[in-house]
Amino acid sequence: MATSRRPTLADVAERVGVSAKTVSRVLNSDGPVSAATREKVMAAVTELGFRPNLMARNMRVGARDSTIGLIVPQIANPFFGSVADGIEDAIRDRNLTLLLGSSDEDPEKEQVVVSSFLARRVTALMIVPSVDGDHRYLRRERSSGLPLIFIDRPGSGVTADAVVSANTEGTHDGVAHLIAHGHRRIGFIGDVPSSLYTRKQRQRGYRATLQAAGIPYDPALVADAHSPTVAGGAVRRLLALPQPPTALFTANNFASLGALTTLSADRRKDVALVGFDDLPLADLLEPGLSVIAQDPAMLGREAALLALSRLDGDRTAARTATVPTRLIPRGSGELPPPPG
Amino acid sequence: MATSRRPTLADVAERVGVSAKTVSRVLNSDGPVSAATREKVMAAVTELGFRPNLMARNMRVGARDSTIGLIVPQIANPFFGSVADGIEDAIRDRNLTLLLGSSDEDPEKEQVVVSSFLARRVTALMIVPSVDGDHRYLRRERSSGLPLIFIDRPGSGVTADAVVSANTEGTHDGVAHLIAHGHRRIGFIGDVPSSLYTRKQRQRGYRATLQAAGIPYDPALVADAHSPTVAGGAVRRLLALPQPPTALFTANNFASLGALTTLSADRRKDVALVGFDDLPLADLLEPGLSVIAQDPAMLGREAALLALSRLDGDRTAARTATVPTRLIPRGSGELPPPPG
DNA sequence: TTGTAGGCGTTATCAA
DNA sequence: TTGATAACGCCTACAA
Repeated sequence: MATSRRPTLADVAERVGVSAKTVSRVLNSDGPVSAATREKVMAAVTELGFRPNLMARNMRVGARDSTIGLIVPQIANPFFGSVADGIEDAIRDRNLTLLLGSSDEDPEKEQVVVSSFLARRVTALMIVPSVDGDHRYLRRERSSGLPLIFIDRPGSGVTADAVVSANTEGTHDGVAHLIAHGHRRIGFIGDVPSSLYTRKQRQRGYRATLQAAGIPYDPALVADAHSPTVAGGAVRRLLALPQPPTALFTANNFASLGALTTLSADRRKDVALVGFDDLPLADLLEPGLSVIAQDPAMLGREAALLALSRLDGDRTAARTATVPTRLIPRGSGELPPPPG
Repeated sequence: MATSRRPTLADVAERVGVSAKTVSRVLNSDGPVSAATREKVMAAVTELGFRPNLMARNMRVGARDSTIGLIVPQIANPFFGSVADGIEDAIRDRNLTLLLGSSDEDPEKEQVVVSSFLARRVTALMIVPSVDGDHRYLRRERSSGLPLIFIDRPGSGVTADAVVSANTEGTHDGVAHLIAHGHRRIGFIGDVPSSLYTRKQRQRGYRATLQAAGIPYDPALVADAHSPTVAGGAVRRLLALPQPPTALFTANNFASLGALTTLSADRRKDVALVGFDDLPLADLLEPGLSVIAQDPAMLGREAALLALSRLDGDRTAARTATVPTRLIPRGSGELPPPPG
């Protein structure tokens, strides 16, 4: 397997008997080239299997690599996968490529990946920030003009664009839905740590909705969970209260999963449940899981559009785009409270 | 927001009063540098916020970009997301970055993405091939030494490494499991087109297992489906046969979903079901869905290891690595056939 | 319609 | 221990 050097523009030029610049012109449909020359060049390109070197091109042309760097906590998570899909879809036409890294929710890992992306001179940087991260180190990049966009949660310590779900409004919709079905004691199981942006936004929606309905806010009905197991425990604890909730709002996927598992194991088919974020198979359960569905692909698309507009010269102040959520009733959120 | 030019090696050098090469030496711990010089250089680097330009470095040094290109049908699919996670995890230590593109199962889109990756001079290329794709166009790359690894399904028209799941063995395990629980009429719902690699491998396992158990192969029990809806229809058709199956083996996720939905809608809790590939929430159903679970992260990891060994000079013949599957009984696969 | 000179930011080579 | 020069592959600017 002879590892022959890849042909360059000069190789093609030599073969045809023209200058490198002429070959370049043909390939980029740049200046004028005679039909005959063009044809000969194209033939040589095919024959040699020449492919222009994008690294060299980018270096000369833009000083930026034609990539968008995206950092997510975990690629395997379909939510972030959809975000990536949305981005890729929106940047493809612009001949931009997606560079993907994962942080594992660890701010240090995140910074390492960011560094490697910056070293590559990505055209724009998109980050789903890790919990408790500090993004002050990105200030310099921001001020040097790099489009920086936070997704799902805003970054901290640096002013930048952001695209987030309608957390507060979505939670409002879910909780109001439960209230409309007669519930007045509604448990809330949220993210850990409770300082997390999405947690705060959603809990805010929960609280405001109760208040608007004239229902007192009871801290005893609020629990934390960062895993299905812990959420399951929280569900049991809430349901064992002297005045237990008749409905639950699980503010994230893991909490929903935990609640489902526990309610199913304990044969509690009387507790109403609405979850934030949709789950596959959620409609096959009995009852189906009512959810506030997010639109992760749209998050990605909006982020990409924001980035592209920045690249196109939009120098207006940093802004936050909000992507709407959608209530999907499937049964669990429409259960009535027990007659008692 | 003044868009100041990024500092270069020369800028740092000028500030310190040394040559660019000296700065380069410090940063790469290359040749000898006096402690005093090193210190001054590092200070200037920090002060200016200098970050070496990887594009320029790669161009000078290797003529290859330090990236691994991965092309999958759809990033949002958690299966492929896990593959990507496995790869990223394995290449991170080697200072390689993941370049991710999606093909949408369209061979032409796939080729476009591949081209753009080749233009970037990726260090290695990994592809989950689209249906009916033809990879002859990659022969030249292969012979020029580019590590090329197909994942989940082998490529066609080019000899290359591959990493696949134990499709035949896994299906054997699932079908044998149903037989062990007393079933003799077992339906099979497979991928479309039926020429698909995974489809063929799995159907092979199905057929061989029946044969080994002395059960005649009945083509009437075999159906195709590429979506949950179609799969659902197939389920109804099979169950309406004069001699309907008492158990089903759904050879992929979509088929499993469709079967679940339809069985649930038709209140058919008497039909045993084993699916190939795990589903989230599968254990919350009643009964839980028994599956042959794949290990996508391991697929990615193996692919990465294969690529790295090629990069390290492994010039042995192309090989195919097989990643084992695992039977997870959860109830649906253990239902007995009706007494009749 | 085509070619030449120079440079993007880095490192290899050789000399000082 | 350090520096000057050339080169990686391509494109911009200008000239022919």
